[in-house]
Amino acid sequence: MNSYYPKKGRVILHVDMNSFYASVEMAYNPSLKGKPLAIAGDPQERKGIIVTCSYEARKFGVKTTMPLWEAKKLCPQLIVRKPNFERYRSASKGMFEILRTYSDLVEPVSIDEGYMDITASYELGTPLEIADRIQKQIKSQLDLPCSIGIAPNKFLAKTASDMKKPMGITVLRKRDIGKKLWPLPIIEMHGVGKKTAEKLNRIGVMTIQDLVHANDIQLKSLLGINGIRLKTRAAGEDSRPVDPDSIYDYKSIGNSTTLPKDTTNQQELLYVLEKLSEKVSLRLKQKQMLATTIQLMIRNKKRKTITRSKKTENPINKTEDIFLIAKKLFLDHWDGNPIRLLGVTGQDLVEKSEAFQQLDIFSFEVEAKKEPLYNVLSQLQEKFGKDSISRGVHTTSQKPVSNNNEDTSFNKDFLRE
DNA sequence: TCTGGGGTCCTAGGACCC
DNA sequence: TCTGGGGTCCTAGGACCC
Repeated sequence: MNSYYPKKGRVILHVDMNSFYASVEMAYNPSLKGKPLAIAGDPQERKGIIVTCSYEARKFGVKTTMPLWEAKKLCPQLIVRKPNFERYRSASKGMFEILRTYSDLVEPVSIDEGYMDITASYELGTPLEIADRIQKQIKSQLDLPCSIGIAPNKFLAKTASDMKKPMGITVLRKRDIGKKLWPLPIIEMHGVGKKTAEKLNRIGVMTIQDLVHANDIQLKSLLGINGIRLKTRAAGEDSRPVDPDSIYDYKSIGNSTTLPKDTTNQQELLYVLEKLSEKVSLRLKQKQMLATTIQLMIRNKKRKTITRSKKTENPINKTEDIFLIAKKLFLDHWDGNPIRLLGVTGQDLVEKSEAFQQLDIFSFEVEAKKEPLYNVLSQLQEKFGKDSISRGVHTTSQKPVSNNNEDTSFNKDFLRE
């Protein structure tokens, strides 16, 4: 019945929403359909850049990250809307709910795209049939277009979903890569940006095929471990699993803001820093996480950005604790020149449940300080078991409980599609 | 009126320890 | 006496992605 499926090997889908924010606005207000539409921030607040735009706007040369004034020059009739993140999060939630009816193995990678492993979903039809049904269902239920890539691994699926937009479905088999993947210029490859492309060009790598044949030693010295990885992917190899739980592995949580005007006013800057600390604190608490490093980011007039960070004594998530460190970093490192942007980030996050254990040991040790060593050891053993002394206490990793908060309705706060 | 805000991963140097 | 080499932690910056 399923001769379509390889005996071994996986079937991976990459579902990519087309011009997501613009499409969501069109679904809300159908009179916008077929028109050049851009989602952009307020130029008055110096946030006037294109976040997403419709395909009609792209025809005029309007592109993501382009300043609004430039976009309007290219397309005077451009319709502009401010981003409405609650709408996008809710649409995203609906989209992933649909995906999860086809497989449990759904891994969101951003607000508008995700991988699915449908290797075990063969009862639902061929991969092409499944992709087609998903695409039609997202269109009919949410009125949103998407493109889907079908391939034996993540890299090829991602590449495939990019090949036909909007509303495309593309199969990229291993045996197709010589014709479909390798002729592409190296800059087209996912994971290769401008800098990497320039470096590769300099050693004569112009296409993805050239990368496949490039010398390992040379790649390693040019790009480090990433060079080898890129080459492997270019050859069509990618063993990364689809991991539905990866969205719970938070590495950092930060907030930053471009100030309405460059400023040197210390009072004002400290106020902004406190507000940022407050936001970071709120988001850490919502996710039941604590930070063990606080990072400050400062961007100046010329857009030169510096970061300064400090490891905390204990895991923290209270506004005051975060602000205190951010403030010290700021006062220690600010050169007094006008500032364009400030940011505060909590890094090296630990789960609250785990952090409590750590804190528990810590306070216990403080209490036990005056006692003879053998006493402390035996008490620790009593408390945590024999192995705890030499190996340290380990708790099983526990995923944060999801609550009904807006912020966690979609698990990471992606701002842009 | 130039150019947002959210992330991840990697590298590299210095401190420190063994 | 004059110098190894591995490993980890901390910090800063860069490349890339959406």
